Parts: sequence; structure tokens; C-alpha cells
Amino acid sequence: MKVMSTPYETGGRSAQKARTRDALVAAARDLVAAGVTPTVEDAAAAASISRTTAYRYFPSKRALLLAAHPEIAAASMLPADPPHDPAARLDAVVANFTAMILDTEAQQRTMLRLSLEADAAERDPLPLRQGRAIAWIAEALDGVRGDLSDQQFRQLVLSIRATIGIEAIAWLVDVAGLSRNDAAALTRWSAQALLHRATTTPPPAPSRSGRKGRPSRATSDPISNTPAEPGSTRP
Amino acid sequence: MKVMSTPYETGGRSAQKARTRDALVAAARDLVAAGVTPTVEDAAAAASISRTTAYRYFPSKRALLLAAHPEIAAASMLPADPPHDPAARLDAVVANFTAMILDTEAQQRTMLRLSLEADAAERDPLPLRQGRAIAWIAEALDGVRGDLSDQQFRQLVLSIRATIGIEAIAWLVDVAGLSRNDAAALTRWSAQALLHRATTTPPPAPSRSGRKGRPSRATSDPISNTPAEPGSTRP
DNA sequence: CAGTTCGTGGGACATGCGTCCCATGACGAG
DNA sequence: CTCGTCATGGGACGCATGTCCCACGAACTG
Repeated sequence: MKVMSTPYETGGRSAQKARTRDALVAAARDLVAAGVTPTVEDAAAAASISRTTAYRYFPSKRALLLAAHPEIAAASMLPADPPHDPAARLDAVVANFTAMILDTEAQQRTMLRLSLEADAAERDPLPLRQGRAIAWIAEALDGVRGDLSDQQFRQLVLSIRATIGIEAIAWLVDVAGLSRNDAAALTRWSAQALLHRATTTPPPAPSRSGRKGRPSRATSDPISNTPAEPGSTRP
Repeated sequence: MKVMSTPYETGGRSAQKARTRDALVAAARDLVAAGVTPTVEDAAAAASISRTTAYRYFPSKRALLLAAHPEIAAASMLPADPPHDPAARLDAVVANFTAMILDTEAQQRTMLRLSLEADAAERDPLPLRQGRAIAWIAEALDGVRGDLSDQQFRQLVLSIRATIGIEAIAWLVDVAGLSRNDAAALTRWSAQALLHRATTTPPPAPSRSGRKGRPSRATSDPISNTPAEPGSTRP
């Protein structure tokens, strides 16, 4: 049977604990945003907290830094007067998204690395946070939503997201040796290719068995996963 | 000026050093292939070597494990009687490649993680090893090679590789929550989309400035990067 | 006000990484 | 054979992660 370990924060005196935790996360976020990957001791000291207490709130440095990931607040990536053509809309979103990724590349790479550090089946899968890219892409593709089934539409969005993410950029730069600009241009082209192909040959529908990976959070709507706000990092 | 630190293995008594190094790498490779991520001490002990000596050959655990990455030996991923249609050839290669990735998923994820661990500009960029996927894809697409410029062809190959790699699979599974089979099916579809788009709208040519990332190894031919054989891991 | 609860801090411990210094012992040159 | 070079081994150190135990002190309870 499963034990479902209750987090440390539940129970009496919760206000004090919430303050402590928020201070810790905020301090860690500041350090991460400053471009460094802080030690647990560093983050604790920055929050005027003891190292021991920090470990009472997060089981590992990885968990703390994941919770401290600065989230982009923008609700949309479309320009002020967005075009109607889905291809143009997608291209605008991809261009903005890629520019944002490259602007914060160090943080993006850190988070990517952290998300992979649960190499073997860890004790707790540590829910991975999903950014807003999926919502941004879906918004750009609103015009073709009716041409596909919900599941096909979601698959298309996912394939585009997988193509333009930091994982792809990092591979193109590190291994393939492209410049960052060339990598960005290539992912833009790839996104267009996926969209165009979807209008003639839709992506495969997912298997009936549903998701078998480690979903980042439960969701009923197949598209609009609403990630946490920058301030509220607690589940 | 750059110091170009000469590796420990150069100089007198090189045969002995080569034997020591090979034993260490072989021991590490066995452990990695067994699914674990050994400590430096483990790998050294498995090679009947002291920990100190191991550090004489590799500056970090990361460098040792990267050198120990088991390489797939297959020279081609096409079936025995390959079709002529480029789309069919590519699909066969992508299917085989993806199956291989999922078969060795733990190792692939470990290597991906290691390749990202040079987060900030490390002391030594530690040349990343490039698998044979690029050669396999290029072979599958031989039929369309004449329709594109060399550079466009390479961009197409790179975009396909970026789409079907472990990075994309890991994101689709971990974050998007797809099952491994669904993720594989989606990358197959994506690869087809990229190929089909390339025949009508070729990928963008890279900027004149050339590669600005950290190329894994010098190469004259833009396509056929020949990675190291499993046995010879020394540069 | 007295007693319990509970968040916190401090210190110790074990492990792993990476570095340094020094001893040992095998190899090769004279 | 002898001496010096050189690969190796052993042990120590500093640092970070993660765990554990115990004491302090503030807040809640009666």
C-alpha cells in the first residue's frame, strides 16, 4: 500500500510554517534568478533559516530549486495585434518563446538538468512543473482547433512544444554545434513544418491506455494545464 | 592565451597508461551498461585501480562516465531490404532508433544529464559525443539529398534528430505525461512532418558566421561525423 | 501561571566528490 | 648492478548533500 507521506507543512501553526517556507523559496528564487545554483546552506542563509529547517521543507536541494523556478508571468505570447493566419500566429509565438528561452538560458538549462536528475525511479517522482508554453501554443493555433480532434490537437501542440523547448535548443547548440540564432531559426521552421503537416495528416491519437508517464499534475481539460503562479509555489 | 592542458596519458610508459585507462573505461562501461551510475570509487575498484589513479585519467566522474558511454555499433538502421521512398526509409530508421532509445532509456537519460551538467562555462567544455543518429538519418534521406543544398540537407537532418532524441522523448513522457509508446509514435509523425515540409519549403540555411556553440569534434564534411568506436574512446 | 506542544537551531555523522602530499615499488638507463 | 624516473597507492583535507538527535524557546492549553 502507498504511504502518501504528508508534507511537513500540514498541521498546527501553519501560518508560521507558510511564512518560513515562502521566505526560503523566495530566497532561493532570487539566487536562481541571479544566475547561480545555490547551495542549500546558501539558500537557507539568504532566508535567515538554518540548513536543518530548510531540509524540513524540501527533501533535497533538487526539490527546493524546482520549487524556486521563476515562472514567466505572461499570459500570452501573441503580439498586440495578432494575425489571424494560424501559421503567422504560431511563428510569432515561437519567435517570442525562443527569445525568452535564450534570454534565460542558464536558468532553463538548470531546470532541465534538475528535471532529469531523478534518473532511476527515485523515492518520490517530484512533480515536474509544466510551463505555459502549451497554453501559448494552443492559443496561437486556435484557428485550427476545429479541424482536429481534441486529442490530435493536443498531440500537435505537444510535438511543437517538444521541438522548440530548451532540450532541443541545447542539443542543437551543444551537440550539433549550431549557433543559438541558427538553432532558434531551425526550431521556428520545424514548428511551421509540424503545423502544416497537421492540416493534411493529423498527428496520431494517443493510445486508449492513457498517460503512463509521470504526469506533472492531474488535469481534466487535455490542453489548458494551468501551472502555478510565481508567488504560490505550494501545491 | 590558452594552455591546452596536455592529457595525463602522453609521455613515457604510455603502454602501461593505455592499459590502465582502458581497464578503467571498460569497468565503468560495464557498470553503466548494468544500469547503475557508479561512483568513481566503484569504477576504480571494478578496474582494480585506486581512486587516486582514476582521477589521474579523468578530471571528474562526469568525464569518466561520458567516456564510458556505450556506443551503438550498428552502421545503419535500415532494414535488410530498404524501401526506396525516402519517407518510408526515414520511418523505418526512426522506428528502429526510437526502439533503441527506449530499450536503453536509463543509459540515454544518464548521458543526457551528464551532457547538461556543464551548466555554466566549466573549466573544460568536455567534448560531447555525438552518436550515429545523424549518419543514420542522412542515409535514410539519401534520396532527397540532391533536392537541397548541403547546408539545408544538414539542417533537415539536425531538426529530425532533435525531434526524435531522448531529450524530446523525456520531455513528452515526464512533463507532457505521454506513455512511451505514444511519445515514440508522436516523434515518428514529427519526423515525417519535417521531411515532407522540407520538400516544399527547405529549412533555413545556417548563418554565414558558422557554428558558435561547442562543436563536438572538428569535421569537414557537414554530415558524416564519424564518432568513436566503442573500443577506442581516447581522442 | 504551569505544563505541553511544536517550530527551530546546532551539532554530529556518513557518504561522495575533488585535491594534495608523500611513500612504494616497478621499470629503464647508465 | 645501481640509480633515478614514474605510475601507482594511501591517506588526509575541505566541501556539499542528506540524516539524526537533542536542546532551546515561543506559542497554545488548562
